[in-house]
Amino acid sequence: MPWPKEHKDNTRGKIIEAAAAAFRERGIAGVSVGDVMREAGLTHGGFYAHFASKDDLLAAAVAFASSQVTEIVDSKAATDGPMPPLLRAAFAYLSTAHFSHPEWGCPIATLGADLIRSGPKVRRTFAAGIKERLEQLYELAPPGMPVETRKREVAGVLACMIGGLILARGLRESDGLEFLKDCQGFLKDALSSPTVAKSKNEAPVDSE
Amino acid sequence: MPWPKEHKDNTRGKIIEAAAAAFRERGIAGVSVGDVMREAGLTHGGFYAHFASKDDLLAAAVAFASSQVTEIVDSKAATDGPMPPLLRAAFAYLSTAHFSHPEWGCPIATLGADLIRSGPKVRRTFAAGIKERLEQLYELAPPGMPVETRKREVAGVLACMIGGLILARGLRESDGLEFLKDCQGFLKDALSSPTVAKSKNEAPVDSE
DNA sequence: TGTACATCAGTGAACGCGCGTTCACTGATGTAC
DNA sequence: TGTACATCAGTGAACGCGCGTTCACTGATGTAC
Repeated sequence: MPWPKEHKDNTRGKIIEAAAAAFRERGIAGVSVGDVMREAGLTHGGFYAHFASKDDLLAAAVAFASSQVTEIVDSKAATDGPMPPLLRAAFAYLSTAHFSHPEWGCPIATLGADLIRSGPKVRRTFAAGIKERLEQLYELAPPGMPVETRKREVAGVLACMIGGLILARGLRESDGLEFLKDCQGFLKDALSSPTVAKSKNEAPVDSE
Repeated sequence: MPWPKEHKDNTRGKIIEAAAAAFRERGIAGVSVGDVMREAGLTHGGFYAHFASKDDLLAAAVAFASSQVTEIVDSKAATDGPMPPLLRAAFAYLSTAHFSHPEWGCPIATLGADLIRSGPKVRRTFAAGIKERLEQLYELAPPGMPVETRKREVAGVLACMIGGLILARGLRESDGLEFLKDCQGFLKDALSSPTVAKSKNEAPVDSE
């Protein structure tokens, strides 16, 4: 084998890293295969030696970005502080750093809606990324809670994180930062609420 | 004037309506000017007699979609029921009907991330749409609450609505519907929580 | 140690194709006489 | 009432352009002798 065996894997990794940042910053349609290869320090012709299609790269980039966010959230939740871990994770997610750096951040917030409209492979990767995040938050939630309540709390907190970040970015600078703070405050109130006797009756999905 | 004066306005309206549905269903990049005109019953050449550019149409379509959602949310919140109006609005938003019909639904959830990356005119329209929704929910929130708490609650509820819908759609059919129900349950618990003495200390935006 | 060689990662030109946009035109309409 | 006309909403062919993808090639590398 004329080339060191890790060499191609390293190149593939560099392409995925460049793509993950570019897609999150400029969107799927805003990034061409040529852009990604240039940002990875390569020429666009070599792309198809590594990936079958742009969609194939997208799936790999989303998986990479998801695991990147998992690591960051875990490290933030692990730090000491007065807040419970789940709240610490949510506060780190709804931070100014995350607000101003979509290219390092959560792919659900930057690409979510477009991923839903993508092909089966990308959709599966995206759904796996969501489940990965839900499971992560579930582990961070207070263990004493009944399973159903805990699941509901995790769902609501993640929804608030994703929606909060998108809305804050949509509101731009000062309004956006204020909105982030409001979402943090809402979650703090919601999670520290002493209603341990949460409503037992199932909430109906429809509300005609 | 050789044509009835409302005629051109009507045509413009039909184009905006077709665009608003198409963009929400298939995304900005997934819809061409020709597609929109065909779906409006016209040929693509006439487009530039009505709009300066595709971006110009996008701004109009987003404004239209926003006001459409405002109407639906208002009508759902106005119906009678045991739940408070804000919660009724959120439950209607997190419904199976909305889940399965992005083309009639909220443009923040379907186009949000792409609108943030769009030009200044589209961005302004998008920010205005978010503020419109926030003000609407503010009016539906319990009036007795302190202003700051009410603002925070509205921010958190809207974030949970947007994020909840995106995540549910990302999870696909059965998992998605279960997730919607969990978000509804979370909001019900959060809003009915008797912690009227909400935390007064400002929540910090960063959490190093 | 040095040289010839086979391998294959990466290059760069080229290909169709669909897009946003332009423009000369057509033909339906209300108005003037 | 009927006809000629000016207006302009809508048509459809055409334009560049950038995109995803292909492919013949180049040249850096580890191996064999």
